[in-house]
Amino acid sequence: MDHGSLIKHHPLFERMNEEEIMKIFSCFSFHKKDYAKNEYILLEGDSVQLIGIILRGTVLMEKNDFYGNNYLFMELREKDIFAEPFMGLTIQPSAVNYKAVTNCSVLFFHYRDMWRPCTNNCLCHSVFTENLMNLLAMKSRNLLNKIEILSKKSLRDRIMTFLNILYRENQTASSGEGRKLQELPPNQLFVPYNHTELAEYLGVNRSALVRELKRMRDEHLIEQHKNIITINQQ
Amino acid sequence: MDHGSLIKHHPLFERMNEEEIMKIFSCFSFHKKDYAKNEYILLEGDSVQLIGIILRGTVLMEKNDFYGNNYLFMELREKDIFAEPFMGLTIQPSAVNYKAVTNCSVLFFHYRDMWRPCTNNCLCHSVFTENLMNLLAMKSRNLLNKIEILSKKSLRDRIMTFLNILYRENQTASSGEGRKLQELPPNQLFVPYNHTELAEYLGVNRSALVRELKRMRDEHLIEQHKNIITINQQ
DNA sequence: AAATATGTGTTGCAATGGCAACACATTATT
DNA sequence: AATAATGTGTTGCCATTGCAACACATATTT
Repeated sequence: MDHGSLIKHHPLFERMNEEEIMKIFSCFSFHKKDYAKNEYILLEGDSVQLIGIILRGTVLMEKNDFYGNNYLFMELREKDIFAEPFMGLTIQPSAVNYKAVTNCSVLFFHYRDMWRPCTNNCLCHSVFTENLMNLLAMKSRNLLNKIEILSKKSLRDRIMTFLNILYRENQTASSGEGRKLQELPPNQLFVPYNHTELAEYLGVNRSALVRELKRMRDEHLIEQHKNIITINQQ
Repeated sequence: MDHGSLIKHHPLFERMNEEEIMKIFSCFSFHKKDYAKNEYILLEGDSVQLIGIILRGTVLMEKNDFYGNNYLFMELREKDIFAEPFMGLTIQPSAVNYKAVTNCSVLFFHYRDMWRPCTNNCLCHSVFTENLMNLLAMKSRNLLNKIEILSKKSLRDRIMTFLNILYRENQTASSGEGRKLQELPPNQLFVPYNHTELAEYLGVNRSALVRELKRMRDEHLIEQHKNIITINQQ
């Protein structure tokens, strides 16, 4: 709700105090925009000059082919940035759509402003750049995770890889600064998708996914309770 | 062969003259290392502090699962950078292996040095940073391409998407500064893989790929001559 | 509260594509 | 030149999984 504090705690402004954030805001022409549910923020082919930061809501990175099939590439939530793969020296057309699936508030800034000599002479500029680069690296890791999943040929392997990645993320998250989230035993994983969404993310047929999950339950590999999957080690 | 000129023309040193490149070299502790064919440069789990620039040879980004299956994520060639998804504030273990598939020369630098205040007071520092970020964006786009391919359920769709991406890349490449490469008519695509490699990249079985390519030839969708695939529009 | 939309679980059917196995061609290595 | 290694093209088999269709449950909107 409170965008001010969300910005303050956004990874993009990490290791910057309020004063420095203010400075950065005067260096860059940030502007906020709201989007209604199901509105498109950016369409495939659009030229990209702005980087977006999600203050509120959920944005999908997706793409349609000419048969009308829809492919979900990534789900972006509060604090995520987007459109950054298409920035660069030459203005790149976006290869994907960004679509608001809930009502959204987005903060934009001009990528070009990053490289303009800073008139404010603020030292924090390089901290900001470093933060952005760290976010880019994180986004790349997320894309790699998706590739790892999609590389698996069998549905079960995809599920197991997905769970494995969830596990890995929980480990590093809880080792870092005290990220809340309901703390669960390490073999219990909170799945932030419903079945329909998960099937889409894993790139498989929904009914086939449900069928396979049932098989895995029958073989006592996993247990399912609502959004929590427990892995039974043997 | 001549590493000096390769460095000079590397996208990482774009818009920098020789003098500036020299300055950068004294800011950063670059060092060169050679690898033999089939040697591993970085293993899954290794902590990453260096970014690598390939001066010569080909490096695979790949991963093994515990059944011994091998998954090819990306092929990196001369001028590509690697290991950059795992850099950041917290030192990240690599999620993949980087393997030299030919004899390779690699130039490394410490990611941390990027953010140390520049003692040389060189203005080109920010140009260097910008160049690196552009490369990161490009790598992200490549990962997105791979995801787009792997998202397709049918083998034919994967092939068509792959060809489509090749087409797209040829378009933007030839519109830019005069990149040589043998100029081909737009519906003729040079495929930089053999069938075995292509199958691996598309995440499909090799014999199934060959079978499908044959079907597509029989239906006059495409023609194949060595590494050139011609798309027959109808 | 009614009506509509969205998600879940299940099943039969069909076909795509993985796998294994082979002969043959081409390329590297000695 | 001989040998080994790697890549190509082909085929039969059949498990996996996509698809369609359905009943039912749960959320959301009016």
